[in-house]
Amino acid sequence: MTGYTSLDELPPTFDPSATERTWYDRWTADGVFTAKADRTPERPSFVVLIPPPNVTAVLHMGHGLNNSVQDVLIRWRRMAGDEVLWMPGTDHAGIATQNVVEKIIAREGKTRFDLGRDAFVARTAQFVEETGGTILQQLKAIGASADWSRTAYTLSPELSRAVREAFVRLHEDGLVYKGHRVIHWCPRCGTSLSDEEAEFHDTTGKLYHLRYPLADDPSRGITVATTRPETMMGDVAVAVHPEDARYRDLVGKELLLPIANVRIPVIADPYTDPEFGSGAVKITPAHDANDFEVGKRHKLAMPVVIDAEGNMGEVVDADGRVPEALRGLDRFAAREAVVALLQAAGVVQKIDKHEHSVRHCYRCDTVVEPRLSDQWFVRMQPLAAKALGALRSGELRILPERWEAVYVNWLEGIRDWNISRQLWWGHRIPVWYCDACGVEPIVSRDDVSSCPKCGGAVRQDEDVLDTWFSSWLWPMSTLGWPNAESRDLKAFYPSDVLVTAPEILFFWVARMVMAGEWFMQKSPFHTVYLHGTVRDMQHRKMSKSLGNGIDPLDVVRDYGADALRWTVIAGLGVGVDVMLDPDDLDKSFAPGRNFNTKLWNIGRFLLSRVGADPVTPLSETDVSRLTAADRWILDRIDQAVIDCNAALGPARPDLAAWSPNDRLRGLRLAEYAEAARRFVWNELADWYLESVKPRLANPGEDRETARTVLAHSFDAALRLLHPIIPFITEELWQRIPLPRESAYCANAAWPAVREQSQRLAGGEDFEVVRAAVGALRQIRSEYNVPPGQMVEATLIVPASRVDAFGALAVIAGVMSRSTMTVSGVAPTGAAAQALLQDGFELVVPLAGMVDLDKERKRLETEATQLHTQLVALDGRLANEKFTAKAPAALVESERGKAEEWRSRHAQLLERIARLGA
RNA sequence: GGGUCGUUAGCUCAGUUGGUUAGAGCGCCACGUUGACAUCGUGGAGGUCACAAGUUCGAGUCUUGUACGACCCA
Repeated sequence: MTGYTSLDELPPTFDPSATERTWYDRWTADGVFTAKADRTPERPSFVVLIPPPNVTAVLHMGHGLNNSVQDVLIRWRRMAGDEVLWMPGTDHAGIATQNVVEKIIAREGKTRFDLGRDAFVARTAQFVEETGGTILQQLKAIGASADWSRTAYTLSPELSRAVREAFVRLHEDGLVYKGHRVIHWCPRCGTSLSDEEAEFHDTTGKLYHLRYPLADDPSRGITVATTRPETMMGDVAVAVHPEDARYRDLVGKELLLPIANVRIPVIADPYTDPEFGSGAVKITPAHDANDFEVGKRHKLAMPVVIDAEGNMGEVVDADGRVPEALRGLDRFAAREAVVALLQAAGVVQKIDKHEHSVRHCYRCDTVVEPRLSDQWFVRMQPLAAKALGALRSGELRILPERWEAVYVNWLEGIRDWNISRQLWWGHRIPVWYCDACGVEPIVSRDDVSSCPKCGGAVRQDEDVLDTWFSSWLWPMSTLGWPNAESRDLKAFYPSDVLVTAPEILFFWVARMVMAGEWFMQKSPFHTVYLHGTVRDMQHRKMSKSLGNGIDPLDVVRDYGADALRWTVIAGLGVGVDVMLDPDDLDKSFAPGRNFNTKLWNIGRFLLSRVGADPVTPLSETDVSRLTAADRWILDRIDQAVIDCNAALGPARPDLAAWSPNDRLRGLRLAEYAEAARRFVWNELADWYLESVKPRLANPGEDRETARTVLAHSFDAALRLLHPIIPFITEELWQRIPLPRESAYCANAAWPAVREQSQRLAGGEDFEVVRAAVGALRQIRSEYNVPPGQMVEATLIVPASRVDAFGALAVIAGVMSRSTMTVSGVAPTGAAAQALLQDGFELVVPLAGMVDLDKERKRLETEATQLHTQLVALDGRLANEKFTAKAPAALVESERGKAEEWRSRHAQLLERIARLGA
């Protein structure tokens, strides 16, 4: 495993396809992802529940992002020592799956009615069996470390039992009831929808102004404004505002409804807005939710004139209202036809362009038809109160915070949830009816075969439940609820972080909180992390219809899963959208690809220099042998771990609720990625690795020390990076010749910061090296010294430290292609010079090359800038209001800063003077 | 129509309870390939923090208004 001794044995570039599959299979075979329910109580669990994708879904970039985030958190906590469970699974997607199968059988020239319910459901189940769950296999390709042994499915017997339990219990609690009202109906899907499933789209329509004449005096009339003239045949009244003087004398009189030729009353109702249109509104109770409320208040008839397919007809209580010629006509065609008839009758006064929002089916985008029907509802107010309580008590937080306001706003204005769907694919409503004795509907956990009252035949409710009625139980049902004795439920409920997109905050997230609070008296998670949306370069959401999507599997094939993951995670501000170019994958995934190549090269070089021989662990190394560079990189490891931890955590609230202090902290994945990247690239590779090259060339104690520190540093870097880029880190980590406490990087311990007592002084001397090298490179660049040319330089150090800096100056020389000597006093004569920190200076004679004027100008510019700042700072310090009101510590540090600047400024002036001499 | 939020470098974004030289990545410019890495290295340019007024010793940060934009709801 560690037999790599020369560069030749590690290929020059990382080949993801050669290794990803191997590591994934080994991790699964060894049960690295499997959660153990028998964890000890002192070992915390960390649970993430996958937002179950549709069972028919295929992976897109939204999934790629969502699951990369989850996997980063899961892998981080696994390494941090929690008992980790990432629960995977799918939902049965009632409408979507039924649509797919209906399309398939349509190709055979059949409808679901030709097959019949049982055969259709069997056919759909078979379809799911054969093709479903593809997406879960695809998730493995991006490295998702979910516990596949627990894979769940909303329509499985176990989860179906949970659905029945929830329905029956809520019915017992008085929260499930059957209602008769206007709901959203999708004529294409043939089912009702919840408020959330009927999305608003801004639409340009027309506002038709129609004059309805008085029945007994056609010379008078009322003009009503409507966007949907075709519904007029279902009109039963015209409403005006009770306060509206214009119409007061007409209230109680009757109008003659054109075309239908029926008499309808003028009524007064405060629902009417006197400012809108003519101030009079036609009332169509069966085809508008607001009109339905008006109709109920005034006890009006409710004729239904549009059928389930969206065609005109005398459907219910509408005899004689719809002319023969219009019957069977689609509602949009009917609109044109009705307007033509009305125009012929001279009823149309004007037609205005009108911008308004129209509800569309979220599954098929068909315009929703409001329709009067019987449906099962969940009374939401008591549940919403619980969900609000969870947020307000701090049991639950939502990141980014701004979504908390949206959550509260929705819950405070909540309306009852229509859970009936007129579909065949889903959980059939557990309600039975006896037609013989007319007993109350029988709501039952178990199937009912005969009427408990009269013993006669019963029939089950034809409808199925909204898919979200099973999804909202996901945090419980996947763990074994309603079985209170379930080991998983005891060990892993509640979960920790829910990672999802804001689009399903209401559909799913808020409802899960309700269910958790209602059935388990506990929020199902303490954190909701809402990430952004994947968009293209024009900031458009990626979608199939726009053809601007990116297939994550293409990315995995071309650049590797790690490149995909790094790109989306490193670019992921909290709640910020991710922009990718579907037309230029090379460019889009360059950050991930470039970083992985760099990491591979760092590893290739570092491992080759460390060699295959076992390395003495740092803990067994005599610290007195550690050089300033060693001490420095060990300090940098600590800082990197601190930064990563601060960006990621805390993993959970300290107590039952979030403290105001912690509430907004953590889950800053881009910051975590950047902290880890900076460490391995800008510190370990750019500085430590460069500085250590000479030490590795000569066998001996110092070489061993350098090997130890190199191996230790790289080990820490790989562990920090592993949650983001699991494959390449595993591949490299396996080759580090250190003793191992775990079989994989995937389950190695997350790096710990050293105790204060273990920290070593001396690392800061290496900062002088960095500053000297930087200054020399700058001078080189400024004087256009050819990169290859050696230069002479003197590092001026405090007199007492001349000896201590001998070796460091050599290193600095190697890193800057210079011959760097150390001196306690500044040499005289023409030279480029730079003031470093704390009295250190760099002097570069550059024989014959130094342009004194240029050098003077450089120093003068620096002195002037410093002077300007110093004057401002002195002004502030001289301001009594500042010194009196600002915190003492601040004033103190400002004074210190002023002194520092003053002495630096004096030094600069001195150097300038020396140049002039 | 109601609500929430945003506007900081060419792009995408950080910026803690106000503390004074506003950061990162990518991109851009110059130079550099016998060097682990050109998917790279070194150096550099680039910001009136949307606009206006106010509070304060001090404002990217707080208040009010304006403009533009996004999202949620009706």
